[in-house]
Amino acid sequence: MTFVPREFFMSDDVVSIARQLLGKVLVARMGGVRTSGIITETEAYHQDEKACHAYKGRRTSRTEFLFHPGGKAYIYLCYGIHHLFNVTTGNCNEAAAVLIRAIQPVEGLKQMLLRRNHSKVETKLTSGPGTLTQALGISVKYTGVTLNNESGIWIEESAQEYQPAEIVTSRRIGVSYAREDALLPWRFYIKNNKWVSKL
DNA sequence: CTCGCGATCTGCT
DNA sequence: GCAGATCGCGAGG
Repeated sequence: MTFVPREFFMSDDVVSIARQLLGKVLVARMGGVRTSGIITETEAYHQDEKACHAYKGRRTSRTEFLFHPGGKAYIYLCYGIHHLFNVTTGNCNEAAAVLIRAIQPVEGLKQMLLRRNHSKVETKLTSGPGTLTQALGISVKYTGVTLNNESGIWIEESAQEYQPAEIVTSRRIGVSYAREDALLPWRFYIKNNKWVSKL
């Protein structure tokens, strides 16, 4: 197990980072219990496009961490219910982040089932930005933390690297309010992997 | 202060 | 397939 180094998230190319995160492992250790999963689906967000909460550099208390250097958690509440987890990227005061939209469970299956109130492991368990955070015990109270051993949330190197041919690119989900920017091909997922929010 | 709405998910039909 | 849940954000007055 190797931590993804902080420098990985310092790149200004958030789209490339979103692609490269596929196959890496998101880990959450809460109260000594470890849960983790392979990242199977991501989306990139950047302040220069309308889907981003910090569009045009809009800086508020909620979006503050989007402007921070890469490698921190940006977590916000969606529809009053769902806690959506992003990793911040970049290093030059531009707001950008990668939304983790789905994972394939690896460790702590029992704990995930408990948190999700499910009885069997199926794709619904962690395929979706709101469901995976629930399974991992991630909530808005962790927003702003650095991804490392101390915070209890971090990302480890890939079990497997994915070639471009094994990655599907598409428009981002649920951002029609972003008008023309909703067309950007900034969503990525692993081809032929069932742990994806939707095809 | 008010108000409209969202980077979603679930249960019911 | 569709409506309801549920609440904080952020724009506007």
